[in-house]
Parts: sequence; C-alpha cells; structure tokens
Amino acid sequence: MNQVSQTSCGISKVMSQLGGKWKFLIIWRIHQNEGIRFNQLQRDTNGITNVMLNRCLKELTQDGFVLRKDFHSVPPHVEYYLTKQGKSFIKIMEAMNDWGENNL
Amino acid sequence: MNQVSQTSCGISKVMSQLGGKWKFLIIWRIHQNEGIRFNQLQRDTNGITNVMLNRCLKELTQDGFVLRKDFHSVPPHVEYYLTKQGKSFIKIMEAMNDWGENNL
DNA sequence: CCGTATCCTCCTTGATACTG
DNA sequence: CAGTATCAAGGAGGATACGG
Repeated sequence: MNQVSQTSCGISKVMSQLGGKWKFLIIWRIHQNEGIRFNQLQRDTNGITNVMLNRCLKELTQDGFVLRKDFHSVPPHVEYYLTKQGKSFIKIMEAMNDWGENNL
Repeated sequence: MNQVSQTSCGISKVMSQLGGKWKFLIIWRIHQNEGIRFNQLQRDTNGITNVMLNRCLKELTQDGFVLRKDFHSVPPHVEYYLTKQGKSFIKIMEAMNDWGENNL
C-alpha cells in the first residue's frame, strides 16, 4: 500500500517559514509593489498592526525572502523588496492567486 | 480557524479556507494516498491530534476540498478522497512541495 | 516615518477521557 | 475504527504608548 513517510516534506518546510496569518499576504503585497514602504504596506495589508507587520518583516528578512533597504535618512525611509529567493516563490503565489480568484 | 479577510485577493481567499497549521498538509497527504483512512492519516500527519484532524477534515469537507466516503459498517470504515476542486489545487501544492525541497 | 516596549486577550491547539 | 466531549494551556496576534 501507498505508505507515506512521516518525515517532513517540502510542504512542511514551506509552512514552517511562511505559516501564520500574514506572511503569504505580505510577500504578495511586496511583489505587487516592489520598494513599498512600511506604512503603505501596512495600509495595503488588511488591518495588520505595525507590531505584527514589523515582526513578520523581520522574520521574512532573516529567512531570506525579503530585502530591507534602509536609506538612513531623517525622517526614516525604508523600502522593502523581494530577494531572489522571494521572487522565485512568486510564480507559485501567482498560481495560487489565480486559483483563489477562480475557485473560491 | 483562520480569519484573513476574504475580500481583497485570491491569496486572501485561499488563506481564509486553507490557513492554519494543518490543512495544506492534510490535503497533501490525502493526495499521496487517496482513500486513506482516519487513523492512517493521523499517523502520517506529523503529530496531529485526532481532535484537530477531525475538525480540519470536517471543514475541508464542508469547503469542498475533501470527499468523505463512509461505508456505514461496524467497525466503522471511512475513506477520504480529494474532490475535483481539491485535486485542482494539487498542481499548486506540487510546485510548492518541489520549491520547498529545493529552496529551504 | 519606522519602528520598539509592554501588556493583555482570545483563539488555536493539545491532553485526556469516553462512545457507537 | 472513527470519531465526541471537555477542559486547559500557550502563544500568536492585538492594543496602546512611546522613541530616534
């Protein structure tokens, strides 16, 4: 019989880094607007708080999905981009977005 | 289980139905073993409890991703399959699984 | 503008026991 | 075998205030 191994699979790995309520959406928003800034990103991401947005961005940056470009100016100016790894995930998200629009 | 606003984009819609800790994985396991039974599915899904598995299966069935085939026998015999809609989501999960294996 | 620091709530998940 | 019924815990996420 088609016994499935219990060891972690690609799906588990993806979920462990992108799971939670916000990260998919944040990646998607940055993709739609590369170089987006913090406050704009917050406005675009259905009701996320600045605390959660900052926490997620920090983790996404550490995990190599997001690039944080700080202009070290006053007042602060920070832009967010997808890294190469982040961009490589986008084609999956595009498929997912299309699927969601058409099937749900 | 997970309330991301369903209004804005396909990603949000997908997340609102498949968000949370387990559903992606459950769909993936059923895909790997169509007709799988409850206890086997629990064993295959890294440490999920029967309570959570049952809850997720119920929601996935209601949302049209999973088909529950009950043989009404004693002892009980229930098999789980993906619906047409569930199967239509698999190509995205395959891409995601491959991506996870190669990039994480 | 872009965060940080606290504190707190509630919801998901888990543990345990039980049943047709 | 395939669930239900409870109750508890933990942590993700939220509210609010403050700072460089």
